[in-house]
Amino acid sequence: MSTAQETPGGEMQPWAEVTPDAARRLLIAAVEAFAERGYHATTTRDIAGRAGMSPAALYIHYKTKEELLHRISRIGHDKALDIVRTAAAGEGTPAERLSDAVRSFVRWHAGQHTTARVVQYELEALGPDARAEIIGLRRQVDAEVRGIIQDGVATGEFDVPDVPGTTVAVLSLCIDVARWFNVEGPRTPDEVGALYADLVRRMVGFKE
Amino acid sequence: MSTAQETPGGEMQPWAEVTPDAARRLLIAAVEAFAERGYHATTTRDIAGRAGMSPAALYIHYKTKEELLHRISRIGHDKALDIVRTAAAGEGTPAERLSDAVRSFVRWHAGQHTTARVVQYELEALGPDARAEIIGLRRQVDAEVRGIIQDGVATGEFDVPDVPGTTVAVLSLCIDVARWFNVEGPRTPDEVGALYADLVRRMVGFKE
DNA sequence: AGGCACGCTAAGCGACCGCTCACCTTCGAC
DNA sequence: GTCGAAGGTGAGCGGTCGCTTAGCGTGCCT
Repeated sequence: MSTAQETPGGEMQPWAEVTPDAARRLLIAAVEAFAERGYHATTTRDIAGRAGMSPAALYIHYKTKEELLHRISRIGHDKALDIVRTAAAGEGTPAERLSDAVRSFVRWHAGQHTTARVVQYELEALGPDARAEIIGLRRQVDAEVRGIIQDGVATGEFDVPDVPGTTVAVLSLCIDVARWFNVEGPRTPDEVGALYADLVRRMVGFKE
Repeated sequence: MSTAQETPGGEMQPWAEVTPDAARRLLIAAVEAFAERGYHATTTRDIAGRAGMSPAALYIHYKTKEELLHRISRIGHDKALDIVRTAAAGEGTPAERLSDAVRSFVRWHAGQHTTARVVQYELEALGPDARAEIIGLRRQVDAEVRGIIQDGVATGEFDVPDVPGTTVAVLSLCIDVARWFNVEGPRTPDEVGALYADLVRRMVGFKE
């Protein structure tokens, strides 16, 4: 599902699907500005300035400031959904698939925490239609994770008294990484991913 | 530590310490508005209007809009710290104290989720000095929870390979309740508190 | 009764916001 | 060489923002 392109090294170019080049530069500038200051505190002049353009240039590629947020949110949620879908569709046991999902989901929220911050915490600034679309994507993410947990309960691997509640908690835990993760901090995204995969294994009552 | 007053029923009046009456009405209006729309999207006219006053009335009781946010954030963090301090200083085993702390912390974030949302997610709108003060309070909350977990590891009740990391995760989990909790939803604050206390017991490897 | 501190309002100031418009430059097609 | 489309700029419009100021009503002290 993801249209992001992979470099020879295997690393993702997050915004490669956005064209032309000027539109991508503006969008990247908007992500940085929204993540630092929040959507409402960011001015269109600031976005254009970061992209090295005049304020008016923004409106050649985007109809409004809100359209920028919508595009960012849409692409980010597509990516997040793609990550959990890939893990959920894997071939391992429920425990392995849940660990994979948490590890890669957390790694993305930590590594791309500027993007994730905008995607996860600026939802309310969207208009009703755009918000409804994004909420639909979130429900799909929720359904994927709940599916894995249910599978584990069915096989007896997991011990989960409250599947919907635990699903919400697991996702909440992963998403909130975007809020507190600090590049200057002591942990790499990989390390946080591993730690969280272990914590979630415990939450669902998985015994070796 | 908390200066909030208790009614005969035992319920807290969250803003009882704010006087005079007009200043409290303005502050409550600001909490609602900030929680709904965010700090930057809220206008001083909106706050005054919700409190049934003219726009200028706000500036009789508060120097700036930011001072309102600062007061809200300060009082809220004092309350949150008070909650975990009380639980941490209890007499039970580490497992009991951790469950108490999580249960009451989560209950507050769910029950007072409008306040908690402002307190936890609008920190970046504060100026450097105010932000530094609030971050200091957060570190104290973190230290209390880490202390309980360390106690449990010391007595052998808990199995926690990474104490600081687990502490961050536990607090992140609890705090994020303020973001997703919905009064119209199926769970009461008490139920979420009980669920989360159980999940955290699992995270620290506590066996009955 | 007089004076005055206090809480509040109506009006509005200067700044800055999202966004538009008239115009300019570049460049490939023919 | 000419021309049109595409992508960019400088200036600025209408509106709203945070905040201020001048003045009004009310109640307490003397």
